[in-house]
Amino acid sequence: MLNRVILIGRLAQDPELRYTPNGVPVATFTLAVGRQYTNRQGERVEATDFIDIVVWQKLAETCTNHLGKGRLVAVEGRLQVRSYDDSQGIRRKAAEVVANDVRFLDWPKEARGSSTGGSKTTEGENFASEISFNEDEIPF
Amino acid sequence: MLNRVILIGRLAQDPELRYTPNGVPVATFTLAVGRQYTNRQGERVEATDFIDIVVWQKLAETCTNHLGKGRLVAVEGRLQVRSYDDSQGIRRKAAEVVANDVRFLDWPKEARGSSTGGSKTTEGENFASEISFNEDEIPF
Amino acid sequence: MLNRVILIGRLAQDPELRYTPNGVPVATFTLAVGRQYTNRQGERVEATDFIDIVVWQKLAETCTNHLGKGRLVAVEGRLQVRSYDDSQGIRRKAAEVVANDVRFLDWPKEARGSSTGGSKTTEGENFASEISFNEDEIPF
Amino acid sequence: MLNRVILIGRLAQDPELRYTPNGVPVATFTLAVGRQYTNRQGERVEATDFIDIVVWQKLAETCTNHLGKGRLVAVEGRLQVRSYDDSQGIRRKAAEVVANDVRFLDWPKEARGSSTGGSKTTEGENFASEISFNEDEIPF
DNA sequence: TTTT
DNA sequence: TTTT
Repeated sequence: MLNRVILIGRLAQDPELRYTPNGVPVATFTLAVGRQYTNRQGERVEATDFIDIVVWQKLAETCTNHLGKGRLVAVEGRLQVRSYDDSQGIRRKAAEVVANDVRFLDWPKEARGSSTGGSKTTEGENFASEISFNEDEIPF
Repeated sequence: MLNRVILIGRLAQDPELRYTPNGVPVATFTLAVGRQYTNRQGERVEATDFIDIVVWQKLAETCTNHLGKGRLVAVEGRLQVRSYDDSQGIRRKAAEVVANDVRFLDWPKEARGSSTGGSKTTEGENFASEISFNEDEIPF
Repeated sequence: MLNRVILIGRLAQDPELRYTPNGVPVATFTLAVGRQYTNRQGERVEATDFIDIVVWQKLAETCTNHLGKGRLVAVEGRLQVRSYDDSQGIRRKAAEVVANDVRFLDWPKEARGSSTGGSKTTEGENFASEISFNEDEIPF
Repeated sequence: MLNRVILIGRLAQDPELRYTPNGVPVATFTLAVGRQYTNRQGERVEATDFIDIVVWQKLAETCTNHLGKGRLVAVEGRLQVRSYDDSQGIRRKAAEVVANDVRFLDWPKEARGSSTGGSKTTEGENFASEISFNEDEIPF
């Protein structure tokens, strides 16, 4: 009856934009969310959770146009767990955050004084490659 | 740098309690979280997300002792995505919410006027059966 | 850039519905949110925070029609701090949660087996009595 | 029974550190949280909410030592509404977020290429000046 | 009283 | 001013 996720992290790669058969834009990217904890031996450990994000409609296009790998964002959305069959026909479970809001928390690499930056070329496929999106996931 | 999940839903089955090799208690259960939306045809649709929850230490024991299938709770925690190999050796991704807080929002079935209720017998195994828990997941 | 509040508590009184000069419905009520802590002497203490809630438009009417004193709800919204002059001309600061979502977590008193219940008569005025609402507070 | 606030914004002034009679450190600062909305005339409007933050113990010292006016942070905590008598003996209501976590989201001004920066001199008093803090507010 |  |  309530399903709310708030994440702050950096894009692990550029957003990937596609369209449903009905022409609805969907963007996907993975967010790297850092975490620190103290382990059994009392040592300070850094870990990173990689969390898949799905963004729909106008926000999908805004994210694709203005965000890239490494950018810091706050994502607000809903956790969704899904079952699907992968390309080998194996049943898999996937979990993503369906975002209804993405806030940009830093400036693009260019503006931060980087040299090359923002190539917008995605190497490899992100988590969305084997999934057929359901428009009923749209969070509004 | 921030990873926060808040869920309200009902337990899909009784919590299952186990212990790590070091004797740390871990409870697991699946939460059924309802959701309504309007589909493309303008119809009101009810859907349910089933989200796996992991609870550690004293709270694990409290949940196991006081909660059962059908109970309404609010869960606060962190979203965690993990890779593991299942019993057929297939690499799988799992996602759970590691709870640091669980609030009981209704009264046990008995107190609500049910007849049998609260047998505490779990039929089958829940999502935790193939997973070896890492104590570093403990959220504090 | 992000302002998110999630509360679970019970209505301290029935919602009060009014309308802006433009005819936009606004409902207000106070939420009693329990909290436990251990004080300096190691004793377990119960405290309650009373938090003012503002609800706009259709949700305002839904809340007024279906909620009453004592009902358990989850409120999601935005924290808003406002300055205003009270009836004695003293400048005061007020804080409310402007809700964009209210979930009903229990059943009305009648359905719970109460005898009298749900009179819907509000004794006294709630916090909204001295405030002129600004439609720009509407959270969408 | 649940009281959770998550804010992202910039410090409106340097944190102010004080100590309770028992020597417990408390830091206070005001957070400027931006917000955009579209008004009745269809114009895009920028508004800022100024929200008071209270931080206790070790985190109070960390914030005071490492944060200053203008810094971007994520604050997680609990909304607290309090009554107190101001210096003229007028009963006032105050609302703050008692933070249990503060994440630093940008780098100090110096590291961002500013010239003077970080003077750490607070002009005027912040909201805490008339309040006597209650150690029972400590969020754990 | 206010931040970018 | 307050809810269970």
